[in-house]
Amino acid sequence: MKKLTLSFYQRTDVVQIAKELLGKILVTKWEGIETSGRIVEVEAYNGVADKASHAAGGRRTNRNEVMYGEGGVSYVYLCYGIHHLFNVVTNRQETPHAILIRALEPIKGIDVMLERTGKKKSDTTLTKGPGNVSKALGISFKEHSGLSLSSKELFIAEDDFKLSKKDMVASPRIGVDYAGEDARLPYRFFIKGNPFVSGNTQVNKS
DNA sequence: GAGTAGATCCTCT
DNA sequence: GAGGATCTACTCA
Repeated sequence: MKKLTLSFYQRTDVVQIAKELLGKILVTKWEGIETSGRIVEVEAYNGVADKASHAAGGRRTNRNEVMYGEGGVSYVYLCYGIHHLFNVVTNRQETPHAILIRALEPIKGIDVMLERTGKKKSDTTLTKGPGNVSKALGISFKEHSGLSLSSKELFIAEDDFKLSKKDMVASPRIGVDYAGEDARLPYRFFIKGNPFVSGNTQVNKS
């Protein structure tokens, strides 16, 4: 298993990076407790040009400041007062691209995730949806926003897993209806048939 | 099984 | 003072 380097995130094509993140492994290791999962669903947020992004039209606030920094940093923020959403910042300084991690397939530390989420047994809801991903991995917007993905506590790695093109599906993003026509952009990518993918857009029919 | 309302709190206007 | 890149439970069919 090999940790991705910062140059991976600092490329200019956020959509391309989003696609490549599918099948990679997201790892957190807070206080020596490791939890990890394979990324099965992501969404790209294309900076100032993207109305669905927090940086739409060049908006810049304390909250989204980290998006304007170097790629390879986490951007975590609180939504609806309850859910912590975990993003990866990409591109170089002053270009606020980000990729939202929407779903994982748990690999390590499943019992820890169960404890964090208050669940009794492992099922597909454990890491399905961005709110649950952060919860299961113990990510909170106050402590972990702006943390570098080259740190020992939080990083993304790759193993031998290869995703074939036909198992990758693009679709419009979820929950961004307010963004007008940008809401229809096919910036969401997920692994076909994976039970941890959120939403009802599964294409598996009997 | 599908649709809808409620939870809950930080950030920006 | 309003609203948000969501999730869950509960109602109704």
